[in-house]
Amino acid sequence: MEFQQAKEKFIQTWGTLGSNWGINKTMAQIHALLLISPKPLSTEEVMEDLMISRGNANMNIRALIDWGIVFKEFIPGERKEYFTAEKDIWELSKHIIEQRKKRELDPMMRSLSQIGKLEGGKPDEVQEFEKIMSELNVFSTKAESMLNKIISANKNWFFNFLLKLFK
Amino acid sequence: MEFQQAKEKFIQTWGTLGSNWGINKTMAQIHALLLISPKPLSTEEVMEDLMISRGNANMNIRALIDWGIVFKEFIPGERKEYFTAEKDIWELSKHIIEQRKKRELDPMMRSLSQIGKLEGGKPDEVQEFEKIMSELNVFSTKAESMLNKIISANKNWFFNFLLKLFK
DNA sequence: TTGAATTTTCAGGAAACTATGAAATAAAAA
DNA sequence: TTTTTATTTCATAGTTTCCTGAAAATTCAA
Repeated sequence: MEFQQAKEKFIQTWGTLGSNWGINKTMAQIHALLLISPKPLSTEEVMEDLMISRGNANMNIRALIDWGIVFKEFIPGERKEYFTAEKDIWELSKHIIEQRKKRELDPMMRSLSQIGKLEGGKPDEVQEFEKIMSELNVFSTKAESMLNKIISANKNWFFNFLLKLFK
Repeated sequence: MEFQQAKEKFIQTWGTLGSNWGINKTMAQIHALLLISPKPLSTEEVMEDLMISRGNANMNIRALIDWGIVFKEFIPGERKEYFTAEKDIWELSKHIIEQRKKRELDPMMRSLSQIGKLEGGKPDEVQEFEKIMSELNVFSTKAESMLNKIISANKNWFFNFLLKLFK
């Protein structure tokens, strides 16, 4: 397969994956582009390669930096800013899990935990509601503990994960 | 807190969670409604409770059934169809992981695996590309095996998971 | 300072996604 | 059958999300 063709396919695929999981397509594509680039790229280069506007490129690069998976790189003698992606896939997945948990799961759990003792409502409805809420609580506690173990580890997370389980 | 208020909050929250993760809001809300309902609900009841149209309710209930997390229920003497949600949170998460993997991750991996030996392109670019692709491959293989172990288990998945690891 | 290069912002337009409701179809009862 | 009730479909409308491009702000060197 032609290199250029493979590159486009990868960027395209990564973009689709992202948008299926609530991450905007362009953001995922920029990330893919930086991921496979052996050298840092400037905003200009990203714009040109993906054929997107300056505003779009800038906003999404910024968002990727906020997520902690893309970094600014200063090139001596150059005035422009250059960007690289986190290349270590394990670090990458760790950051993504961490961020999504912090931004979405945690606020949701906090919001749900505000629901206290219920007043009114038909007895069977209240009972069912309380049962489901309590199950969700158990579930999320276990899932969270597992996620925390995974993300607090590094490349060898799998071993560390097991280690931590038994200590 | 008032029951009705808590119920609305839960449905609202579940909907937001869904849309953050690429699942349409109404679909998630219908699911939430069925989840906390002690008895099966008809399309009419869903429409009324969430204030949505017949078409919308029908399409999304159908989608939930396709996902395997909502079931038709026949009530003797009733002509209408009634629906219940999978109430076991562990089963639920298993189904969701399974389906998303099948529908999105698997096709993506299949698509990427079509990329074979590369022709053309600058040497350093080709090298970087191949390095990242190979890392992604290792990652996805490990992640997949873990997911498979989790979803093939049941309520006691955590225990089974460990068991399977060591045999 | 001044001014050129670069980055950021954001109003308005475009695109993608979702919902509506009425008509068509199907299924059960009369 | 025919009638009644329930379900599905789908063109259109509505909503949300995203992108553009130009103007404003910032940065840095002269």
